Amino acid sequence: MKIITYNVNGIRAAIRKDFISWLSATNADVVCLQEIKIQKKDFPYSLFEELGYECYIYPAQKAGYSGVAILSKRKPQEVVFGCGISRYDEEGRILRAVYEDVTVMSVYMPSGASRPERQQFKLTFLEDFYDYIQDLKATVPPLVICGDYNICHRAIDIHNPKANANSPGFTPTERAWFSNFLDLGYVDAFRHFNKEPHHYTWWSFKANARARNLGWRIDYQLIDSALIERAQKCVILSEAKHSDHCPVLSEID
DNA sequence: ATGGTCGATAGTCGA
Repeated sequence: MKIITYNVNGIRAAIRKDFISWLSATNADVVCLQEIKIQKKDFPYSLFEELGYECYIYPAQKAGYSGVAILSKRKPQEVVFGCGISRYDEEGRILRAVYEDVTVMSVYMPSGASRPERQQFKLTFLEDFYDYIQDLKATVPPLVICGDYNICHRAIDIHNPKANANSPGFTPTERAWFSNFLDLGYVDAFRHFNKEPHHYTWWSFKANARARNLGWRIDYQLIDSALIERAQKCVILSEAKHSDHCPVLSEID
């Protein structure tokens, strides 16, 4: 099973950049999207259904903001929208598809970069998400937690660790949270296969950052350690340029 | 150099 996670920064903008033909060529079975920035009534279901995908959409209440989706060629046993905590669910951040042998989650974690109140919101989200996954883990098939975590875990995951030592997304608190979260029993799939630096999934639009590869690795597939031996690969698809993020692809037998 | 660039929207806001 091929799984892709991709923060598309507006699904309509991505489609204008030939996202559909790119997606078709990937042959992905399950696609987790973040920042779809579209309401259900405007979602172009038929473009994806023609490729064989069922579309599960969980928009934010506020138009043009946030929102996650899962596209699936495999019929899930169940799809669960949100986590039950309204301050997160109204922002369209958490969605999961449950299959016989695996649960695939699409998560868009808050960014704290815009202002201090949002960083505090993010830190609270992280604590709540930890508890949520700890509880969920006991009740569903092993999870692949895909999404935009808005956190660089280690110095190797960011182009300039010293200058960003206290930047939202790379604070010691967030990095420690990430380590603790993995200790629940998850493996950073990309890092499992690739120990090399300079692999990022997001670049600022400013200062020609992408062309210079001045990026951050903030998009992940965290795979339950009980599943990791079934993982065949996990790669960053940095050639895909429909967004300020790029996709991450894993393949699980 | 105290900026810069996007997307969705119609407010500027959020990233």
